[in-house]
Amino acid sequence: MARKRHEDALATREQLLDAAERVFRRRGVGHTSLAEVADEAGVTRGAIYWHFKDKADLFQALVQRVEMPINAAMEEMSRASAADPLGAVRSLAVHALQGLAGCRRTQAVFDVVFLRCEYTEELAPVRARQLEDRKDCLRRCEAAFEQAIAKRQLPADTDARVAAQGLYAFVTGLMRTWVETPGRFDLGAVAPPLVDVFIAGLKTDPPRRAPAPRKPAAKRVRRPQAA
Amino acid sequence: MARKRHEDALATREQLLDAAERVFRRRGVGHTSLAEVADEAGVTRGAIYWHFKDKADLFQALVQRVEMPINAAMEEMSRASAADPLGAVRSLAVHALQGLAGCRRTQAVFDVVFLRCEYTEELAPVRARQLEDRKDCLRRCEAAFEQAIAKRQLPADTDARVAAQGLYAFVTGLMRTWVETPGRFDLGAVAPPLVDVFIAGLKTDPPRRAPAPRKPAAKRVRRPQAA
DNA sequence: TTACAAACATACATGACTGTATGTAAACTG
DNA sequence: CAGTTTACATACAGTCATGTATGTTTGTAA
Repeated sequence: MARKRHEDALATREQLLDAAERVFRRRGVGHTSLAEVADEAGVTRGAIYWHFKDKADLFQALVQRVEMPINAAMEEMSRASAADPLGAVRSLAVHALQGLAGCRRTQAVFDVVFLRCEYTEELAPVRARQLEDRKDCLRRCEAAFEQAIAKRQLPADTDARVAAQGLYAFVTGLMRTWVETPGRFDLGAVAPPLVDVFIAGLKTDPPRRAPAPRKPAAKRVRRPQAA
Repeated sequence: MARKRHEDALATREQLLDAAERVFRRRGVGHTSLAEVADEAGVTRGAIYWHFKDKADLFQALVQRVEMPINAAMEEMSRASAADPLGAVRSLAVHALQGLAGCRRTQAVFDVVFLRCEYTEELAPVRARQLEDRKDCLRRCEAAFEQAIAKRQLPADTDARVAAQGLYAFVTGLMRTWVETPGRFDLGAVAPPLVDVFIAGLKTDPPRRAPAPRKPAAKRVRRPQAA
């Protein structure tokens, strides 16, 4: 094939990512040869090796295509959490779930990420990035919960960290179970009430911080509340 | 090597499963060759092909080794749910989480199941079994929640099915996030309070069954949403 | 004691898949 | 308009995994 213009090359790149999405989903990342991806995209392996270093690089690019909107939503939460922290967290969780339910590409990528790939050494960079994203999300949620405590939206001795870990696990668990069997329930519909279950539970019976260890005759120290 | 007695052969089988657990965890199921498993077990591939049909069969046997305790716990819940359904569900969830936190073998298998394998065609039987287990768990939990409604432990219009799906997603989400980073938090310790958050939320603000539609054609508008 | 079959080990044929090296035609540059 | 670079296609070498076929040794039953 002949040389193309720059924009055509970018289109080829997108086609490769689209093709990889489909093939990875069908056959799994590890079981997919780059030849299959090339076939699906209507090119040869040469094109893949031109645009990407190897399969891991291709996969990473694939994931990054859908990460942006979620990160934007997290920024939004951090901004909105000054006024109504609990509402901001709720909004983020619901938005993330409905974003998955409503976007085909996100569904495909999450399907691959959750079910069709092995996190071994060759995908270490992808995995490291995921864990970094998770850490960031947990940090933000924990901060929001701390603000919620300060604003008396949550009990004073709520363990914000554990609460954040719980919410994260809940949301990602819903994502995974839904991706496993998309037909079984309407994620977009159940997301708001289910997130509300967790929020309501936090209000009435949250995980409590371990009380300050009371040694005999040691004075009790109140931890300063973050503002 | 020579022939062994029956019990020696069973021991070899267990060694193979142990070895597979370790190698699968390090390298991923798809990236592992049976030669590697054989090496790890100190035998040759011949032994593997004697005891198992192929890699998928080996993997399936590996998973089945840890399924028993969980299934037993589910039976137990169904039994106990007559007297205190909500307590039985809570107990099952906590028990499952602490069972993971406390058992090395379970941790290894869940690690492989969640992170080191691709659910493609060759693992279809394993996957089908998992989905069957999940369905069974959901059925039992839903039934327990129904009983909880009958006993006024939950509001009358609680949607038991959605509640069960939520709890299942929550528990498996916790399992997965913990397996991803076992050092980050103490699963055994946070399990009870976090499960209680969900239960408490169900009591005060559960997902409600859709009220009987007064007008037949009240159509929901679905908005396509990016991420 | 023989005969069979269990429980593996060994050897082989086959078929990918990967990475790279090289070819090539068109687009771009000066 | 000639040279250069881009954007691929093609060809090649080497490795590696799989499944099976076959060999080997030894419990065990008759």
